[in-house]
Amino acid sequence: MSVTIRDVAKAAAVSTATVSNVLNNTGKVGPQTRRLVLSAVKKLGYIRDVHARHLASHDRRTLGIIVSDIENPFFPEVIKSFETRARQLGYDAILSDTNYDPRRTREATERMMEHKVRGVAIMTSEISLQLVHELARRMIAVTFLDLAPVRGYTSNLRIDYPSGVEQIVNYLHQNGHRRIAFVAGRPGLKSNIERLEAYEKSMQRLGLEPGPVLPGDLRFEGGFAAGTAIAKLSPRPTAVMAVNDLTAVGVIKGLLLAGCRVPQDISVTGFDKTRLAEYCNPSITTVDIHREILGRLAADALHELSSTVSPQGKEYRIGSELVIGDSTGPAPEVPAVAPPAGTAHA
Amino acid sequence: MSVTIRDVAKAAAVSTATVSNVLNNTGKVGPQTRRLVLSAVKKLGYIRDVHARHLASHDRRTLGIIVSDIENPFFPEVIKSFETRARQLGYDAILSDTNYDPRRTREATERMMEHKVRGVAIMTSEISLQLVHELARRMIAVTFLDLAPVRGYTSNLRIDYPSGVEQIVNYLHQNGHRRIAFVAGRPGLKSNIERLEAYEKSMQRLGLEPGPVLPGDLRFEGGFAAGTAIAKLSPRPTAVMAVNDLTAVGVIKGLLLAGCRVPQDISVTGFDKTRLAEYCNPSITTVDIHREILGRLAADALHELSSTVSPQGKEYRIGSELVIGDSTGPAPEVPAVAPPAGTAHA
DNA sequence: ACTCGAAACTAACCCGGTTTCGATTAACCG
DNA sequence: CGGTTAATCGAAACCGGGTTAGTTTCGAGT
Repeated sequence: MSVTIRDVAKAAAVSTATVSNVLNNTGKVGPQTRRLVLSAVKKLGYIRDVHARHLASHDRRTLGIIVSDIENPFFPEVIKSFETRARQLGYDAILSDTNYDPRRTREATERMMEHKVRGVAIMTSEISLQLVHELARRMIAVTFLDLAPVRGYTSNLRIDYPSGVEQIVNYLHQNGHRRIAFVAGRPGLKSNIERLEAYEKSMQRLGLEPGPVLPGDLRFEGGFAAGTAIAKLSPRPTAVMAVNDLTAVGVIKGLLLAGCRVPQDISVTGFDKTRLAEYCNPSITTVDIHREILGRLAADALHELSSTVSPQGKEYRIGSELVIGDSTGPAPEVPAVAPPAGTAHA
Repeated sequence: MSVTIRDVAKAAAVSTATVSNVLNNTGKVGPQTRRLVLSAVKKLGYIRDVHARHLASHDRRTLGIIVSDIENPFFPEVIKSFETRARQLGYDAILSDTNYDPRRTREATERMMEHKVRGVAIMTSEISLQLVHELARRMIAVTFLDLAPVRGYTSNLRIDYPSGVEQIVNYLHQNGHRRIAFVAGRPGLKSNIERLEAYEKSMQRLGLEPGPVLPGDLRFEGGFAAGTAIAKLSPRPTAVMAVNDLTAVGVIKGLLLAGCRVPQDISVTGFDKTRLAEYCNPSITTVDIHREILGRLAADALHELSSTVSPQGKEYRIGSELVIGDSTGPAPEVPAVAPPAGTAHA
């Protein structure tokens, strides 16, 4: 039906091997033959068939990436840089979305295996150990996000949450905040737990008592509920640290509706530096975890893992950076409770 | 290297054809043989190779989708529903991102052809007619978004912008607004032009003079500049209609910074109903263009086009719906200019 | 008992490329 | 000028499945 390499070979009066060599720039073909072939290719509008190509040449030329939710504003940027880097390295990239569903995760993994990918970046937590083993058995390189210990065929990308959290806490502290509440995310998610623990540690390091910790759900709604609750707290915190940006937006809305001004009465911080943080009103003080680096590193890691004879998984660290927005400010003057004995900082 | 259909056949003591028949549920295999094969498959951990599969059986089992920017919050939802629907119909889906770059668009299209897709949904404007012809020549079904006239192998998905725009204008009108400004997007983009024209028509239909039209860029920055400018306008509009949500957010910020309260002094509307509109502060009155329907319809259209003997392209319409947020309200009382002679509406 | 035909299965070829290896040619060298 | 060598190119064997034409099995019909 469609035009094949044999058609091109016939048109150029050469063998298919020659055409293949021209197309792959193996340098085994003389210049005039090469021209002949190329013009035949153009005239016939020939385009290689990846499937036949893949089947014949056994080196795997595609990388996969599995994310939990493409609608989560965290991922598109990661996907983009992953894909860009993969292309630079000469790979084709395929994407799967699991929608936080373990069954879909299994399907996605199977898809990757069916496609005979060379490596896959798994950026979702809903993955069973069994699947990981299957991948390893098939010698498919894997990089996880904040998940698995490093082994032969698997590397790990670790986002430096503690550092980001500490930057926030320190920043708030420098601005005179002493009572800092925390709004958590999903209890099961490792990345969330880490943030919570980092928050507690950072507070203690500054000699502060970790303030109230409220439940959340990583979504707007949870933040809203938490914000509403915080507004009513008796010794009200002067700052709220939310587990992510979306939660922060919810918190702010809850606070505003309850009559608390942000940041005059109370400061709020987020995490992840989504566009939302930048564009919402007030813009949110948050932590940028370099997503373009994350995506690129994932591709690089897979490339390296799969190109080595006896691969040695590594642990990569992705840094983070405080981004100051309009949702934070100096702590309000201590109203009544504290006596004039100077605890106030400029 | 990896386990093939022949290994399975050997393990089950049958021929490869039998294994193939079992795997494809052709119903040509007896129950006990079937069980035998399946257990061999499980024991060996056999997984089909899509490439070999594709090469051997000539029916194309994958659909492609090309979008201009996966980071644009408009697309992820579309992609997701496209992919979900494609899977339901038994297709594999692959995605390409062009980043608004014509060269990348060409590459993406080539990738689709290399993958021998059965159909491709093109949701970007940077596509040349030549590429479209190449696709048609290869009998690849195509659906466009607001772009091409319908032909044999191409269908078109048309978003009903005029209706959405009119809903906004009418809503503002009902709330007493008479001077409604418009902040435009990129001059070249057809979808933007349509919105602008629809705005002008809707205004005229209500007997209103189309207010000032300010330039924008579909981004926050353009909106911000426009908002700042609008605040200084001498007969100030009482409402601003932005070409999309992001612009609306910028407009609001510009207005707020210039001392205009939203919505008390001036109402602002967006378009697209991104999450941003919902979560930002104030939430934005916007138009929801059913994205999940858009994605699903794209997959359905491709399926239909490519399953018919002599395909007949169609035009599909995607509806839109007004979503009222906190960024709009009744027009402020007419301050001075107008004499008490009743033009005020309740 | 014998024929017949459907069910179940097998052997072999095909898909569209890549790759190995041998053949041919041309250039080079003493 | 014969022979060696490097540069080109072609024939054919694959890759891992699907598919088809043909073979065997086995029960039913007469």
